[in-house]
Amino acid sequence: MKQSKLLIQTLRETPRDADVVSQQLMMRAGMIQKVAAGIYSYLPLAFRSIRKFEEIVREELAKDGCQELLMPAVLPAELWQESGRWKFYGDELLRFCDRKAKAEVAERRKRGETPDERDFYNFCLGPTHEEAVTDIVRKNVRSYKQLPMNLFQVQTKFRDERRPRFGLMRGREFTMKDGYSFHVDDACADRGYWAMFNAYNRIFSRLGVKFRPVEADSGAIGGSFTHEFHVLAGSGEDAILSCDACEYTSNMEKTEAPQLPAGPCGDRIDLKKDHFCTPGVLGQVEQAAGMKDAEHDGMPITQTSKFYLMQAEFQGSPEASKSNPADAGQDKVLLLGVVLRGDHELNPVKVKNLLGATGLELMEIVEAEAFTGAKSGFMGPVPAEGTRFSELRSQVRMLVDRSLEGAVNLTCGANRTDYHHFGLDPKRDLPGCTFADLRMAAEEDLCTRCGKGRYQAFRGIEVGQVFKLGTKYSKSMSCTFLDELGKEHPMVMGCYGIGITRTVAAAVEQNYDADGIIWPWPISPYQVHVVCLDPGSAEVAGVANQVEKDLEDAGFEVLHDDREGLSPGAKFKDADLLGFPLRLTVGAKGLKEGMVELRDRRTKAVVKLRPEAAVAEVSVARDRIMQELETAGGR
RNA sequence: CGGGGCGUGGCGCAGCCUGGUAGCGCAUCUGCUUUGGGAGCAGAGGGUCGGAGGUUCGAAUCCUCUCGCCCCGACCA
Repeated sequence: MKQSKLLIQTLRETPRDADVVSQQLMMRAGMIQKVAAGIYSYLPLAFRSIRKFEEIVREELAKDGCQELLMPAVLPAELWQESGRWKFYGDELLRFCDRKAKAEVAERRKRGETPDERDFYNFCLGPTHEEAVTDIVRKNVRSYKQLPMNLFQVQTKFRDERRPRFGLMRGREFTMKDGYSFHVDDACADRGYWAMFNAYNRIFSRLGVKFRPVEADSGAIGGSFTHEFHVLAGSGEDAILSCDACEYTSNMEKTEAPQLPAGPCGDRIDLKKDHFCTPGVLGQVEQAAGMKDAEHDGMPITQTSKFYLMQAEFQGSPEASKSNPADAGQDKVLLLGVVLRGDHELNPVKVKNLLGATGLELMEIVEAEAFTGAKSGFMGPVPAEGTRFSELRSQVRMLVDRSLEGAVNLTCGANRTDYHHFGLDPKRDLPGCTFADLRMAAEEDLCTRCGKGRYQAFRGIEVGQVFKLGTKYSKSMSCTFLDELGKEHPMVMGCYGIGITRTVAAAVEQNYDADGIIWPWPISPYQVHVVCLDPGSAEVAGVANQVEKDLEDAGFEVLHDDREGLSPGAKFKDADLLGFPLRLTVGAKGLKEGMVELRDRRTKAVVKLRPEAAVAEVSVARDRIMQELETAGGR
């Protein structure tokens, strides 16, 4: 391919609204262009990378007998109503109505009514396709003999993100491989799950990036399990903790936190109210230092506690509504108090999962101050007399991190501004409280799985997820099969996603330097960049063309920079920016000695060679680069 | 959705406060000279200053509204 004919416009300056490296470099390299917030065109170079990654995905899935199909991007509301997600999926689901529904709205307006058009939305752009695929399978699969079955598609998805950002990594429109499996029972679904888990490991290994499969939070769907696949990159949105001794790797949202004892507290004492006068306190550290009395000149932070007032929201029939059946089905709010050791951080996901809540929010600070009667910094789990907290104490569900189970003599906010209690014994002083793992695990915490290693922290970009769905959709949508006895059962399902465009961006996010992108060989738009420095010279151009042809004949993908009138520096800068793994420079200077130069983009190492040796040398370089990828991939 | 910022040729920006014929760099086109890490000179094309309304003799500039985009936060199978 001649670069002079390629649709590409490199930019010397970074577009102002590009906020992450991958977006900056891909925009500067003329690979992507923004069309609207979170919506991009993939220009020819980027599209080549995307298609290459898709092919890797297809090849690996084919090995597991997965079948590719394509479902519509536009889906009818009825399907989503059937699963119940039409109501539960938020505004990320882009909904709209077709001409029929619009005509209906117009008709009603004519009749003097004032219909809300939103009530007439009857289609959406699919952000995921559980309903659509379940509909297909229930219509076409009846017998256990047809199972298991694994169907997937590579498709443009749309999620109307509140705040699209990070270029291709959190866009609204993106390409995703979404796969769904159907099984006769749990054991079969588990086998399907692990088959996909292994396939994903193969896929990301072939991609040539550093990645980790991590245990993730499976959200509100109980009993299911899930792994996310993360490309490791400093700019990643997710925090990952990985044990340095065993295989345990998990999203920090989920990582089990070891139970750490509170500080050496001595013999149990009574709760001494308003014991410490601690005015003008800022954080926990200052607070601990400021706790002084006759015996203490400050407290160890491990003996302090912190307290959060929260509101948990439930949809449908949560535990909170069980006592009052009249409330079942109604959205419900539960008041929550959470107690942690002073130096620990709250993990809201754990709290949510513990309660089965659909939402969790910190109480507004003003509201909390009115509720407890104390300023921020002095609130605690033991209510002060005469406050609303005191009145409603029995309705506040009290949760205590398990590190404080058995702890005594803790300090806590006194619910009186500028004062702290001393001598808190959660078990004694917080009747009805529940002990559980509620805190965020941290780097260097002892691994809960092997008890030997310590957690190491990484940043990751989530590019894939395997998820055991269970029967959520098959039950709500009656996707059933008949077993050997002719008995009907709902199919057990799994779903498996890979963000194609996000993965390509993540690969860039992990592989670049000050000069530009460094593409991993398997998804580089082209493999070899032949840079002709003197296209005006018939001799030099002739050699460059010959080298291009030789390499292409040998099966390499070549972009030939034959552009005239550019200085060598400009061409080199462009080549570095585009970042193909190998650059082959053909110039008058080198040809005087009969030589061209092969340069490795990543190492910048240069070898001189005769033009006739190009194919051989490029092959050697390719083998070396692929070798390096294999050792770099995975752990 | 809350807080903040920005909308001026394809890209990056100045001009706005203090109203008076829209500018710079990059890119593009032409010519000449250059050619191993973003060349030089000369010339050329390209902008309803996000949109609407208002104030004014006159608005990129002042006022009001609106749309879009970006950042921080919240949210995220």
